[in-house]
Amino acid sequence: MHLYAHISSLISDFFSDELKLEIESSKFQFTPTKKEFDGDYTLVVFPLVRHMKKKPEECGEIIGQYLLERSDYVEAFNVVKGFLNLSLSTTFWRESLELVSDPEKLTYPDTNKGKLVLEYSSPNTNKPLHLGHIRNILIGWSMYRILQRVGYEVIKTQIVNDRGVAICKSMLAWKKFAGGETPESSGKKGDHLIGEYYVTFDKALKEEYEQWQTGAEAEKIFREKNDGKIDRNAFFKKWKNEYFNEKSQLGAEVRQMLRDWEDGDPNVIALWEKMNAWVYAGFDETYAGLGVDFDKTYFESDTYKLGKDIVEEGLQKGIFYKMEDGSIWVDLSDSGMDQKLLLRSDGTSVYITQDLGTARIRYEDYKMGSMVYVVGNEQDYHFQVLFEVLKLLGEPYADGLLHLSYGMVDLPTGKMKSREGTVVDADDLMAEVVEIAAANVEDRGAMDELSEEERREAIRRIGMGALKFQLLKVNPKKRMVFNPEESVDLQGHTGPYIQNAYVRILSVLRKAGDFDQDHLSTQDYFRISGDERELIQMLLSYREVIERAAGEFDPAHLAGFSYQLARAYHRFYHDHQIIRAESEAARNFRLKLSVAVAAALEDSLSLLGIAMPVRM
RNA sequence: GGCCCCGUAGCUCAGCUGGAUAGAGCAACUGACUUCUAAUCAGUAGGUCGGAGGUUCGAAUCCUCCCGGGGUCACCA
Repeated sequence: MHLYAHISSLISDFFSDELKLEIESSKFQFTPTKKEFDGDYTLVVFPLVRHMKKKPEECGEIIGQYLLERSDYVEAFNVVKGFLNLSLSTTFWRESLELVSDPEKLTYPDTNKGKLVLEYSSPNTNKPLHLGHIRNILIGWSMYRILQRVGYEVIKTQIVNDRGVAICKSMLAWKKFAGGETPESSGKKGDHLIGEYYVTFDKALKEEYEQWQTGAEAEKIFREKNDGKIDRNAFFKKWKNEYFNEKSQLGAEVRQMLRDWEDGDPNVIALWEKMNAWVYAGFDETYAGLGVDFDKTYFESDTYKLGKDIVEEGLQKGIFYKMEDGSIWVDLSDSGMDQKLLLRSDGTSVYITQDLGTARIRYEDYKMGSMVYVVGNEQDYHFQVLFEVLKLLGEPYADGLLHLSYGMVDLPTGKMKSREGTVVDADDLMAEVVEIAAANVEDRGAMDELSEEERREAIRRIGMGALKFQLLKVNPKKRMVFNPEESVDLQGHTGPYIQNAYVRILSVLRKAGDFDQDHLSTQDYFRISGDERELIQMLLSYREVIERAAGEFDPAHLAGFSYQLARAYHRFYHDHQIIRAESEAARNFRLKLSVAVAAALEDSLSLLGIAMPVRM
């Protein structure tokens, strides 16, 4: 920021002129002055005390005096303990307002940080998207906007897990129990329909298992394998996987279907294609509702085979090793990790195999320098392993890999559990927030001048703004509690609160009549208030906020910024007349300031993927 | 059990690259709409920053240990 640079360079001059010392400018710490003290910006002098060999208070006085004499911006100063509080001149505030009024200054010059592949959705095709996916997708979308802003060429991708046991379960259940039900025949969304049959399968399996437990074979296994520490129920709960793999009729059918699929059986492939197509149509609808899209979709059914080739290649190079049973492993104990299976003994691929394939295909497609995966923190270890293996393989992008790991979303009642039916469905949730927004709009009448369509769009933006802000205001790394009731709150620390500040500004500008933003004279305005200075300070800090959000991969910084800016504006708006200001110069100053605030609010929310309503 | 993450007001979260008396929102209570949109503003109340040591002029922030919660260590994804 230019003020910090300006003051820093003066302080550097002070040290070299007066004390013949070269001090790194990173030693100069500035912060906006706390409300309870006089001043606008504060220099922390403690780190400099050592070099000056004087008491903190004296150092502050000396530097303050030096700055007062040399800078047109510094108008007064005071020292409290080791803090030098600087009060800045009207010249500074006026010039700063000009600076932040320049829309160019909100965006970045053409810096080019190269290509970055961003994977921010990785759905399974056996069930619809839920609240957890929404957090994933919103974080990813926001990071796309932010990374793009700071100069990356971002390629937005998703990886669709369209193969494997899970989808076969849905397929088998549909074949057995659906009676030919389709999205068209039932009016159900495709992904929801498939999800229902996934549940159907689970129920059928459970019944089969319970039935089997009453038989003689079950009794024998229980007696032989139980170590006597747990009761019968607990034993069979633990044994469920073995049952599915070794004894279950349904399990056998699913595995047969999986083999048929791998062998390319036309009937199975046709069913698979049909059902996946339903799911994709459903996903597309959900994505559209969230306002996100992808440059490229990868399917694991396309990439898993290449993964096998890569494992073979690593084996040839001697990076991996083969066990007697034919399975292939990598030893990562040098990096503090374990042995890790890369290919099963029967030659089929595991989860990580296809990730290897996907990574390389992406490089062939885009030659990116870096790749970011937005995936939940339950997979932290998986990505450590994946990245280490890619490094061992010498992949050219291996040093540019990042797992943007986000925490799980809990409900006030605890974890979401599909078995207990507590999973919050993405489509339901979106519909609900928009509905609540609509109900609130009806009480207000602020949208009377809008057409039916404009009104619907504004309501959608308010509802989705509430939902998105609620999820993005929390640091991605942290596990969070999501209260569905609070997500539709429109007051307080929410998206609509920020939208409201913006809409108020639009309203003021409408009523102000025509004016030329670039030629508003503010020269005669001298009594710039604390509220106004605070707003300008915030606007000056905006770029740092964006850079921090990009550097830390944390959109919550932008959420915090936009909220604080909106709050400061609401206060300013309440305490100051704009259109009927005390003077022409004051009116001009405040109009200009309002325009700049509106631009920053809109821009910061847009980096979160939230759009502004025109009225509310 | 090994490794990783988390613990701040009744609830949800900021603050964590060390800096002044730890901040917001919700919930509770009080006040402000004939004046640019009250989805707003102002105020009251609410804290052993999980605990104990240590480093420092200064610790919610850094280090060690302990307690509590979660995740992960599959020929699952």
